[in-house]
Amino acid sequence: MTSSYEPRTGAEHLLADLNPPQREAVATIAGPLLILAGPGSGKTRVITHHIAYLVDAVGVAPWRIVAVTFTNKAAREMRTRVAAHLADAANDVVLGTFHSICARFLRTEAERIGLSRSFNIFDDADQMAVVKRAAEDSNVDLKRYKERMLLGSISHAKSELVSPDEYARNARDYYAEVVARVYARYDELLAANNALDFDDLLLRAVEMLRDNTELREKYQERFLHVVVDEFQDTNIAQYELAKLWAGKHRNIAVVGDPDQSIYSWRSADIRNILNFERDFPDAKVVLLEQNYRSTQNILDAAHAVIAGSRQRKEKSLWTDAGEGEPVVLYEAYDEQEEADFVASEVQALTREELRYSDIAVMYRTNAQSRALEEAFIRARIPYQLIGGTRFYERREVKDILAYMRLVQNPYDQVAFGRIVNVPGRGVGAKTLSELERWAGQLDVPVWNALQIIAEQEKARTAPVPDNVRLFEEAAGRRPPASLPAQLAQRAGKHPLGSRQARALAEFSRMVDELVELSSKNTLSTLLDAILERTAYRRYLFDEFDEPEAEERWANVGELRNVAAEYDGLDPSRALVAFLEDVALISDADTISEEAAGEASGRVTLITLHSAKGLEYPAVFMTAMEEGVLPHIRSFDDPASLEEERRLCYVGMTRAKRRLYLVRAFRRHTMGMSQHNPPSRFLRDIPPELLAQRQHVADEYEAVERGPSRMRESFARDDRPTMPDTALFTGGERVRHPHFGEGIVVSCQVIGDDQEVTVAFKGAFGMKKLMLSFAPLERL
DNA sequence: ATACACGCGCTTTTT
DNA sequence: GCGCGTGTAT
Repeated sequence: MTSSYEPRTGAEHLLADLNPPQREAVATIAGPLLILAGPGSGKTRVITHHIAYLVDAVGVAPWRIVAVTFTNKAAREMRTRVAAHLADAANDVVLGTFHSICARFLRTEAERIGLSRSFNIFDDADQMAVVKRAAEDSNVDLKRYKERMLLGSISHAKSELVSPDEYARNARDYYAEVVARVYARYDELLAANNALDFDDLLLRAVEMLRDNTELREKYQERFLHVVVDEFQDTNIAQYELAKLWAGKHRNIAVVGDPDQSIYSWRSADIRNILNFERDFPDAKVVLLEQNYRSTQNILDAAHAVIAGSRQRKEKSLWTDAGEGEPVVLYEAYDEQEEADFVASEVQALTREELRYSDIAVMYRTNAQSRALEEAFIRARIPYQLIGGTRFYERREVKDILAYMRLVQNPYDQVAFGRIVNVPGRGVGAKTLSELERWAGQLDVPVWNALQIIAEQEKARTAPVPDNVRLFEEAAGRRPPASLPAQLAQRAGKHPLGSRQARALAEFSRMVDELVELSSKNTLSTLLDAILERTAYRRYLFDEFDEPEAEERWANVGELRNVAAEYDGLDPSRALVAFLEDVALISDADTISEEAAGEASGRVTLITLHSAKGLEYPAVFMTAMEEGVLPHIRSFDDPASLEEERRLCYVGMTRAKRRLYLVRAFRRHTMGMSQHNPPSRFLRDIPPELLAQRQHVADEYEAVERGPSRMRESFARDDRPTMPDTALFTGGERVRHPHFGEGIVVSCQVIGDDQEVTVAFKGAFGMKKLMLSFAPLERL
């Protein structure tokens, strides 16, 4: 039993500088363990010490520990910090993201599930292309069912380990039936592409361990300890995986904070952490409540917000850092003035105590960054925008990657479709669909059809090069009839025009040559060959104007730098490794490292979601308004509202010393100007914690107060007193800034509030809106 | 096959 | 208010 281990001498330092609960968490070495770690409570420290303690003090072999995180960045940091204690032994700990660990596992065991080792990993854009095709194949109207939504449903199903069959069996409504059909076809297409999507990495790993006793027992025997970070963000598949890993020894330590669960829309299931004790009744629970990040005022304000949440495990953060400054509440006129306030306050802060890199401005939606950027440019404040178009999502980067993907796996139709006509080769949609139809007729993958065409073209234009024929005959052999050559004879003439056929044959030959070249050359050589063979630079400068083309070319150069890092590897492994890393490493990793790094000397502009896990001496949270935070899309769902609350909590707890909560009286969104009441979360913060700077709000009201009774009631900052007769009657035409035009169905008084039901044009359907928050405009 | 115009529909995005 | 995808004109 693991519990019989005695700490070795010399490892005491791993416990020495920890507070009592931290120490308990680190030194609990047997059985299930739930560590509820508040923000800034030294969570990573506890995990790394725990791992080091297992190895150093308990004598566990490092390769028998699996520690899993959500981001590569977190994994890297953890590896580094474990290495600080264990030196080289740290490299033997199985440490990585769920996805990377699974990818590696599947790569090794791929043959068991009839998968080629060279499978490609499809990212979001690839998945969209596949789901689109799947919907078309299933006769699903993409106008009516958006592929984004279909993919979301499929992804969610996979995250909950629901197979296409099971999904079809449980389909209770028409939409579910549609999804079931698309889901089934989608999986077929992935298989045909020799590809897995992100969800598959988890799903297939679970399936493989579940279905294969021998394999399961092998890994269960091996994994003496399982550690899961950010447990509140795990989905069903991930939790299942962790349980499978820990199935024999039951040493499973999970670390997380339900209050910081903000990714339910990505299938994270907060119940995993809330119900852990039900799944493991003998679990030891440790609360980390001492905070080493923020002042007490900030903690109290944040606690006041999160206390309004239902789905939580009570914990209350404290610090011995002292009260600190009050939280500042500022009410601006509009988003411009809001941004100007932030800019001028940033100037003031940096004059006294802080550097630009100490400051972050946070917002709910990316679109909000615009006004802030403009203000920062006006004020000449250097800033760094996190998010936006990511490096690996840039067109030029995706193009080159598609070439590399095709070299690794020519059956990858998504990659093929992306670059077969980039740069332009005169192969359009018509030609492609003809090609696909013909491939279907022959019942071969598109790639093979292409090879057949290449063979036929070769035979027509240059029938078997003499040198090859003579060489083979001299050696006493018949020239080998390759599969495409044989097929080419049987297939019959392809249906394409000669120009198209020649272009495709040329393309196919190029890929063949690149495949050949890649087998004995470095990655950067391969990449150079691709650039050269496609004249990609010229293509960029033809396609785009000077500065943009330069920038895109620079991105290609950057990609080459990344590829060159794999040059030391054996050519047979370099491409696989590179593509896998690229697929699994979001550049949020690299970018936020730069941005959070003090060297940047810039203010950080960042969404609340991306800010999780980061900390800054000064934090501005903007648009603290109903409709933005909480976001309007969460209004009709209590669970989503809870998540918005947690998001607010996450934002507030990023602040170390200074926290600003800013709202605007009026805000321009999507071309419309609207008034948003202050966020309900502001109301939860006790006034004594706040330094209010709202001298302006009342004046705005007076100015804005118009003839409409609606506007009058919206303009009130406190809970609006609604007239006790309904403000709208059925049949009135109204406009909502987000949902657009609609017709009032009904309006009823509910206590101090009114609920209006509106049928909106288009896909949104009927909506019930609380009138106190709904910015409806009569038409 | 490509070039532009029009209209539609809009959170968040660890892998 | 803007980007993207579809549709039509060259």
